Amino acid sequence: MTIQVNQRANKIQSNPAFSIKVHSVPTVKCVSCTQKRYCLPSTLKQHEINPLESIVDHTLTVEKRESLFSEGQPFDSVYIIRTGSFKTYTIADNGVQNVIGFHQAGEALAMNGISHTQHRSTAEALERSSVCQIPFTKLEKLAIAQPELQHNVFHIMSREINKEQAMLTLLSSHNAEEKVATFLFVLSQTNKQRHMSPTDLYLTMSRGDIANYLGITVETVSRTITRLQEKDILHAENKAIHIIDLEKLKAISNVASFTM
Amino acid sequence: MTIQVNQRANKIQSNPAFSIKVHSVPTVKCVSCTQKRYCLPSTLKQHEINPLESIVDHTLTVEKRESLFSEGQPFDSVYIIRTGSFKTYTIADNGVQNVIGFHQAGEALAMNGISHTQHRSTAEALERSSVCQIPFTKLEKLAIAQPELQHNVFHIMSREINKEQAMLTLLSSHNAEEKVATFLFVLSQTNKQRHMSPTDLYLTMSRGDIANYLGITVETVSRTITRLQEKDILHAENKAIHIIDLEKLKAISNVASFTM
DNA sequence: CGCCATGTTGACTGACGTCAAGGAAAGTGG
DNA sequence: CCACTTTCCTTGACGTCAGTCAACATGGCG
Repeated sequence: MTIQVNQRANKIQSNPAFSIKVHSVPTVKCVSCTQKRYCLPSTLKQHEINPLESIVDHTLTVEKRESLFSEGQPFDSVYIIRTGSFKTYTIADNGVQNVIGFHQAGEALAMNGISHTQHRSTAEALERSSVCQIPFTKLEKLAIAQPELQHNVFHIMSREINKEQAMLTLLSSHNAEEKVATFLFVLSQTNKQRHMSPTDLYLTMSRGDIANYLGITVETVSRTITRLQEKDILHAENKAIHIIDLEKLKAISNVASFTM
Repeated sequence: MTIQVNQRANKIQSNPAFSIKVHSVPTVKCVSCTQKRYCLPSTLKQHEINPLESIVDHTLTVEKRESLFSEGQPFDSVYIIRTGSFKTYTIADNGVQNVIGFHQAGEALAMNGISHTQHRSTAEALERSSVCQIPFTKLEKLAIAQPELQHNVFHIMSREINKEQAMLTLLSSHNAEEKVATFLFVLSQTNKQRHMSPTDLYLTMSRGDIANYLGITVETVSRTITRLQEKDILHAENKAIHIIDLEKLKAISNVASFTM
């Protein structure tokens, strides 16, 4: 069993599923990138990937707590996460942060800026992360020349719309336990898709961020996780979550729309 | 003052802002369509619009309570609302309906189906409505030939992502009064953009739909509207809402992200 | 005209928020 | 590497906003 751990997993000795990994950031070509099939090149042929690579900057890394881009900054590029994870948020008039989403390797960032000249949210790294930067006007030009690439961009944007619609449903019609269970179950499925353990999760975000995202308070998140532990559904040790009974978790979350 | 009323406004005599309108559905060409500037042709030149028109079916009308498309049906087209309004929803495993959004004239439908072979939601007309149907593969082909059209499709999809992200914020961090106030304020802004009265709204959707959408109960919606009346912020007569104090409404809703 | 879906209001309840305290982890500087 | 500070997390006690249940009013539709 090969487990890729790209999350911030240093200092976790208690759980053998998490290995220590030093972040080196070589210039990874699309062809050899592990995210290839979730990313823009997904259905492209080799000769189509080359021109794409030439417009992509593969060298960007973002330190933990650093922002890749901020709300209000001029929009010119979209990004794909190669390793690591991000949260995106907006700041309300009263200064309160609103977490819009968490984003794992392979996911696109800044797609919401296309319809504006400015970024509509801030993307902050939850751990040391590496991203590919794609100047959007260049991408548009290339997408004209490559129908398949155009299709993939549409595809990725549509996927984002679906993801958010599923989230709308979760927020509007579920109680705290269902929200937390769904959050963890989706994370588990995301890991599974990426050939990582679906039962051993490492939460790169704080309880506060989770609470904000799910529209509940930190205290409720904490209490809910404790309750899920008492029901022997999972075991939580700080940011490391071990899911004992995935089926029960799924049953509580009652997700249909999240099976993307 | 010219007020265009494309909502279901029959039988409302009590409020002079709503005039009776018979729905005739001629084949409206894009060039003369009132939604042109919100729609795919927005930035296109005349000679670019013609080929677009040739792939669009302008003749579709949908009766109240009828579905334009349903969750699970094969996806092949996207739609733009020409007149009328829709709600989109999904059905959960337990059979419960989850309202994802309300859609007015000029807005696109089915963008979430692009990343799947099937529609991901059901679109039900809230009143007699007319739509333009655009076969998606044809649109993709045309978008390759017309860079400006491609750009507009990206733009429309991005706008949808923004709309949903604003909704996520509303659902996760606001109480019932803020939710209802925001809902009404956004509707007011939407009307204003379309050169309709920002103070006289006609709600084409039921209280139940609003409640479902906002993640609260019908009773709470009802009570909240009553409270807003007591505060002299608006006057409600069934589905007709007259906003007395738009500034106060805006203050309660505290929306920043909804100013699209 | 009568029926059924929709909307309003009231009384009561409970899930989650708020406030508060204490402990654990992580960041900081010597 | 160790003290110190700060941030994060957990737990408890209590309050409250919105949900639930119920009754009744209203209006659209056959």
